[in-house]
Amino acid sequence: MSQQRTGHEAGITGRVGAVTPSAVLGSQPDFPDLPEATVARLPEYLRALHHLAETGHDTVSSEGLALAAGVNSAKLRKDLSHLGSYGTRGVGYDIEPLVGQIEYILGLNKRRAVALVGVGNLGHALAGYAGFASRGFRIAALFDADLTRVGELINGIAVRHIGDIPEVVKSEAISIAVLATPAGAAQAVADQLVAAGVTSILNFAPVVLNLPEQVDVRKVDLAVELQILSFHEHRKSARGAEQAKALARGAELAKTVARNGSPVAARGEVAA
Amino acid sequence: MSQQRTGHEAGITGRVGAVTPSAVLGSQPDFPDLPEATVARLPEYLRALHHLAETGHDTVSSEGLALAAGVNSAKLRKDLSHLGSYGTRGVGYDIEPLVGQIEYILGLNKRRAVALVGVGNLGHALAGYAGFASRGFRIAALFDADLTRVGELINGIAVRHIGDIPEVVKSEAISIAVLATPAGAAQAVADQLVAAGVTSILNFAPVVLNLPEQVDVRKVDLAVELQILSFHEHRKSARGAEQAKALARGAELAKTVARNGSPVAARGEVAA
DNA sequence: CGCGATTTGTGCACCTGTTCACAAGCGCTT
DNA sequence: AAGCGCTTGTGAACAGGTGCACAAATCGCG
Ligand SMILES: NC(=O)c1ccc[n+]([C@@H]2O[C@H](COP(=O)([O-])OP(=O)(O)OC[C@H]3O[C@@H](n4cnc5c(N)ncnc54)[C@H](O)[C@@H]3O)[C@@H](O)[C@H]2O)c1
Ligand SMILES: NC(=O)c1ccc[n+]([C@@H]2O[C@H](COP(=O)([O-])OP(=O)(O)OC[C@H]3O[C@@H](n4cnc5c(N)ncnc54)[C@H](O)[C@@H]3O)[C@@H](O)[C@H]2O)c1
Repeated sequence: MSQQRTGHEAGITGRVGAVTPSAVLGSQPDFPDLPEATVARLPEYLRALHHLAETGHDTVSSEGLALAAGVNSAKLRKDLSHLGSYGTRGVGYDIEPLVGQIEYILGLNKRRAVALVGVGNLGHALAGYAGFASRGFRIAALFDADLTRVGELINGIAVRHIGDIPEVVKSEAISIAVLATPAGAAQAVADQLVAAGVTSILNFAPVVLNLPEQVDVRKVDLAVELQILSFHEHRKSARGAEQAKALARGAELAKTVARNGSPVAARGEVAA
Repeated sequence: MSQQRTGHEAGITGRVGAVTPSAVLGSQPDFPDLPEATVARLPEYLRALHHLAETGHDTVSSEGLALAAGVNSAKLRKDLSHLGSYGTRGVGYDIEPLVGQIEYILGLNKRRAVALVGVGNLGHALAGYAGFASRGFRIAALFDADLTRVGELINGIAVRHIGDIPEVVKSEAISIAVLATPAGAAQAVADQLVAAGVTSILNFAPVVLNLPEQVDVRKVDLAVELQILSFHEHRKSARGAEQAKALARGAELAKTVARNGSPVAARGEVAA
């Protein structure tokens, strides 16, 4: 249970990017072939590294970084080994160059412009989110279909009408968009975004978007997350109910922790 | 690219719950041993099924449901086969009983009570989110540390002080909490929640929570999602630069579409 | 009542990702 | 300069998940 589940990649197949140029340009490290699972963890490593740097460290062991990032150290070492060698045996990793390398790999050298479409309940919160800016992104445009909202200033940036998407996406060189419209509008809006040149979409609407192959879509669905938790709750309570019958002693605790030794579905019960 | 990435399970190991009782009691289906990857997809199937039911279908083929859920049909069939047999060869799946079974498995029989802690920018939006209620959950309590916020009514429910957590969690039998406090407060709040009896947490704060083994934690981090997209953007542009040199023609488009077999397909519609 | 069309359920081969465990490498100390 | 303790980097075994391809089952129709 406790290896933290950060939502990612149920099982995306294949490595990312088949055709590596393999030409080393300038002093920039090459663009390696990263396993998708590794890519999904790099942002977490990056966050942990920034935190460590801020708290005065300039070196960290795989064990320490793994702890901070919520993974085990073997996995972390293997992940980092894909980026090239930034560690020193007997010592650990130099934080600064490692941060630089991860940021480079993630394409965060340059602050990326992001468009946010649908400035409602959720969109409003996202538009005001500071972590956006502090982690490599710049909200370059806000869009909504509701004319009464157009013109409104949020965090210093004006809401524009979705009709302006093509123009603004081009002028601001936006390639990533965040979609926070109602589900019913999401597909149409996504189509407009893609037509305007957007190639990556973070979708908060609970629908599966149907888009061209080359467009990257990630989906965040709060209800899905809760339902997964609910499943485990259901399981836990089933397990708990049985154990209550079988034993009142704590001797079994070890087994419970040991994982997997779980039986019987007690139907009715739900909460602990 | 186009198999939609719903955020989940980088690589959680092990099946969920090993020893299945195999005793079938009453008419209720058994509690099967589900692969974690399957669990993570069930909510998406459920959403798609509800949508289908609402649009008048009462049967759907694996192909149709797979399309609506953004997976391929073989995977879908295998997933559903874990739940028992709810399909008829030559016909498809009966939507109604299948919905019932998935809801049962996910523990959504009974509407689960959820607590939300941190009623700020994001928390406010979440508290007002309708999809919460419509997908099996009930916001049973809102908490904040800020006394000026305590007492405020959001969506008909009053914000309470975090000091009330133990009392309310017990009285409302809350086992799931959503954490939307600043990162700095998250660990402390999580500890309080767990002490009060919460056993599942959905964490929006960008920190790794350190909690007892038996507590389930899922994390949603907007910046992480964007950074993953950024990686792919970086990739695409690197590749694009290379391809631009190699070809300027669109002959490649065919290849792009050919991938995955699914030729663009009808937009909104799902089954024939 | 049997036949063909259709679609499920699954065995199997493949592949990605995880974990173990240890040799290689580094720096410090003596 | 050699020894020692520590930590990385990685080969190899393992686990889990995916997708193909097909046999089994069901339906509708003639
Ligand atoms: N609020 C949440 O906490 C939350 C959580 C998870 C998911 N979601 C999802 O995010 C989406 C937005 O939720 P919300 O609560 O902010 O809804 P909302 O109704 O408050 O906001 C939707 C906004 O989108 C705008 N809009 C509608 N059609 C549009 C179009 N065609 N083009 C551009 N903008 C358009 C509306 O004017 C409105 O401002 C929904 O799909 C919802 O399911 C919301
Ligand atoms: N706003 C977003 O779109 C967004 C997106 C992703 C992640 N997040 C994360 O979600 C969290 C909340 O973001 P926000 O923008 O709503 O911040 P916010 O500052 O607007 O809200 C935080 C709320 O938590 C309350 N709080 C502070 N300490 C508390 C404590 N000890 N116990 C209970 N409540 C406490 C504050 O009073 C405030 O109401 C942050 O960790 C942020 O990084 C926010």
